[in-house]
Order: sequence, then C-alpha cells, then structure tokens
Amino acid sequence: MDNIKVKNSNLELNPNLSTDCVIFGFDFEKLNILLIDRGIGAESNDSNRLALPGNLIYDNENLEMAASRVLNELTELKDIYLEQVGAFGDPDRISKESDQEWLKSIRAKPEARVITVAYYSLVKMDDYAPHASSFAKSADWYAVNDIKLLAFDHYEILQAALRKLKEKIRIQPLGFNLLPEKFTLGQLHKLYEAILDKSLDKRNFRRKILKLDILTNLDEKQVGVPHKPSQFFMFNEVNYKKLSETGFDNFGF
Amino acid sequence: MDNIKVKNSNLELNPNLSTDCVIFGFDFEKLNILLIDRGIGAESNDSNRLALPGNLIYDNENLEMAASRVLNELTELKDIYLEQVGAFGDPDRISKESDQEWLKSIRAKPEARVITVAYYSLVKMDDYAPHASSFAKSADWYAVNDIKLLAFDHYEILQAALRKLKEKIRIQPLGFNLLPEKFTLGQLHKLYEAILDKSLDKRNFRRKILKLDILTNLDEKQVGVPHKPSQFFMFNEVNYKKLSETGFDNFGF
DNA sequence: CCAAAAGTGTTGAAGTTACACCCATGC
DNA sequence: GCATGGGTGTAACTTCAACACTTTTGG
Repeated sequence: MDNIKVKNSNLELNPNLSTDCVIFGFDFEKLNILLIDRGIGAESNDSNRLALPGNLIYDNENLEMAASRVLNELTELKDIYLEQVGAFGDPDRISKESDQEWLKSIRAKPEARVITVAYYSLVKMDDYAPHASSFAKSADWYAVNDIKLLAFDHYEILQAALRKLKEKIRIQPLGFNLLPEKFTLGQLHKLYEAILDKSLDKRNFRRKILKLDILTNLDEKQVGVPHKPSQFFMFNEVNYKKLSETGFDNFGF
Repeated sequence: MDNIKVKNSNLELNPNLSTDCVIFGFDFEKLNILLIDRGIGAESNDSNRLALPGNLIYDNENLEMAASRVLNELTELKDIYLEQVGAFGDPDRISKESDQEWLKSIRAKPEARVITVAYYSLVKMDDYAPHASSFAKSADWYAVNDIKLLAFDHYEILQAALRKLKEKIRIQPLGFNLLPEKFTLGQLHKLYEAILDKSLDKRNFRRKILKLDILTNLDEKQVGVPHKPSQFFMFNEVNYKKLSETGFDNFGF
C-alpha cells in the first residue's frame, strides 16, 4: 500500500465515496467469497465481524480503479475481472453502533455520509493465499451459502452481486476467471450448479456447453483419481471473448 | 421546490454526490427522453446544450429518493418507476470547459469531484407537459435516436440506460409505465419495436404477448380511425406484477 | 469387487421462424 | 374504390427436458 500512498500523496480520500468488492472464488465444490474480519471485540457475534473489503476513494481515481486498488491491496492480484453491481447509499447504511465503532478506528470522518459503489469480481482461488492488509486484521474465504449477516449493508450488496452473477451466466460464458487453465467438464458443471444454485442435468449440460464452441479438449486425462479419469479442457480464448461480447439467449435449465 | 428546501433546510447538498435521471416516454411512434436545455450561449452547438435532469443529493436522502425528487421537481409526477442504471464517476466527467462554465452558475463548489448515480424511469408522456424548473431553463422531449451528444458524460449514461432497458424487456413485461390505461396491440407492438430497435413479426408478437396472460381485452374498439378499428386492451395488473417478479426467459426474436 | 465419477443417445413436447391474405373503416 | 393498419393459421425446423446404463480407475 505504500506505493499507492505515495502516488496519491497530493490527493485526499474523499470522505463521501467508497467502494466495496464482492470477490467470488470457486473451490470445485461451492461458491466462496473473500471477506475481512474486523476483529472487533469478542462480544460481537461472529457474522457481524465480517465485511466486504472496501475503502474510500481518492479524488483522482475513477471508480473501477479504486475497486481494483482495494482488490490489489488485499490479494496482490492485478487485471482482475470487475463488474459494477451498483451504488448503495442509504443515509443510515453505516450508522449501526458496532459499525460506527469500527469506522472511528479507521476513518478520519467516521460519521460522514458515504455512498459506496460495489463491484463484484471473479478470481481463481489458488492464485494467492489471503493475507492481512492495511484495512483488515485478516481476510479469508467463506462459503457464500454460509453467510447470513455482514457489516453495514454488505449482506444486501452480496445478494445484489449474486443476482447479477446469475443474470450474467444466462447470457454470457463464464468460468474463465474462476477456473484454472485446465479443468474438467465435471468441474465446469459444478461451477454452473454452484452459481445457479440448482442441479443441472449432466447430459444436457455437456451438450449445451460444448455447442457454445468455447472449449478445447486437451487430450489429457486426470491421473490418480479413484474413478474413471476425466478429460481436461481449456477455454478457447478467442471464441470465449467473442461470445462474451455477443452473448446468447438463456443458458440454463 | 420550496417545500423541499424547507424540509431539508438543516441539511446540506453534498457536493460530491449527484443523481441523474434518464426519463423515457413513448409517443406511439418512437422512444423519447426528457432533457433539459441549459440555455448557455448560442455559441455552443445545440446538442451540447442538452443534459439529463439531475442534481446534488441531500445528506439525509437515499439515492432513489433523490432521483424521485429531481423527477418530481421537473414533472410533478410522483410514484414513478425507477431503476438504477449505475454509478458514474470518472474524475474528469465534469471538467469539460462548457460544462464547468455551467456548473459555476448553479453550484457552490463547481470543481468538486462528483460521482453521479443514474436512474432510468418510464413515464406516460401525456401525464404532464414538460415545464421549466429551478435547474432548467426548459425541459422537453427528444427522440432518443436523434441524440448524438449530451453534456458531461450523459450520453454514456443514456446508452447504459438503453442497454438496461433492452435487457429488461427480454425477461420482464414492459409497457405498464409507458402506455395509457387503454391501448391497442399495435401500439404495444410498436413500443417493443422502439425499445428493441428492430422490427418484430406481427403474428408472432401477438401470439407471444398474449400467451403471457397479462392483457385483458376490453371489448371496445377504436373509433374514427381510417382503417379497421382495433380492440383496446389493458394490463391485468395482478398478473403483470406477478410476472415482473418471476420474470421469463427471452422475449424477443 | 466395490465405490466413485465419466461418458454417452433418444424420444416426445414445446417453442421458434417465416410467411400471405382478407377485413373494417374514413375519405 | 383506395389507402391504412387490424387480424388470423400453419408447416418446417430447432430446442428442450427427461431419462439409465456402461466405463475406467484406485483402493
């Protein structure tokens, strides 16, 4: 973060503008989200300690750059896929007592009215190990389905991001940013089920995804698995990008 | 506007937060948008004089309320359908010279960094006649397709709103907020064509829209038209709302 | 030999597209 | 009687949903 401070040393954090990131990852089983633990007193219940990573915005930064900076501070990843979820600005969104307490410890004007612009991002979970940063005692992956409560209005933001993700998967290919370079159709299948939050017929899924013509069969098999080994695939980046731009009608069942 | 000033007299307009409204209307022929004319010197070209209605946000207002207030000041309409388009916050979005000139005449801190949260709304064009307001010398309807340039980043916002509207029409019923209570299938057909910006087969359109089960045939005909008079329909509000919530897959051709 | 996930086709139903003519009215 | 938009059905094609068994491997 030091280099960023230097880069912005002549500019102020705007006390009214923040960004929050909903960072999704996939562990081949379920959808996960990267949250920071505010580490406030043990009297707070567990869920309430968790928050989306986010921070105030510098006056010379555009919104996506700010989200990208937050994400980079936390994960050291760059060039991450980001999609705007929207702006959240209820006047009382930060006025809960436990939230105010925390803000007092990290912000110059903790009581200022703040609207936040949320982004969601998709990352490969094993590209890095979460670690603490300037604004987080600790950061970790949590199963999305286990999250029932978050700080501020972050739970609402998470739900909005999930809604966007579900919309996206119906009209554009998805997986490039979440899966490793090589993956099996079974893994891609599980990813789609995790995002859509319902089970999909295996044969129909395979037929449909293969028809999109975005996958290349690597003629390489899993080894060491206690069942019939699966073929590995990778995305055909050209076709994937083309299809991302044009979109399609209604993937899903 | 006076009552609003009073209501907010103890609170400040936040110099960093604004809202802009993309207000769509339908005249049975094409899609229109309500724009304000900034009325700056004749040396500016025509398009550059036009802007989306918008204003700074009070610190006690939530975002949708602020958009609703702007819309109400301009049109005196209440309870208008609003959908968030997103946040727009490039640091240089208001720094064009002609834009700065205008801001100096209406804002206390014209150079402050402002992010705007845009909403689009759908209104029945004949529910009111546009008129001037505190922040607009004049307001008028313009054909969306004629707009090639707007103040600030408003053209970009308009395009984003159009994109959202096109997405929406594919998965939810649309027309309730744009058409008068009674309308013909031909008018609804034209509305869909105007929004999707392409022509749709008449028979297929009728079959598909009727199958949605959101229309009630009023058993009443047009009079005075120089062709076979059309049946009037109205929306079945219960079914319309139900379908708005559940959505459907891919209307359109 | 058992457990586990991979891989593979068919059928009936539903939905989509394309297309052309007659009708009721005002002028 | 002519111009204008209203109103209607069908056939070919494509897509979708549902469904069960064999294969390959590790242990």
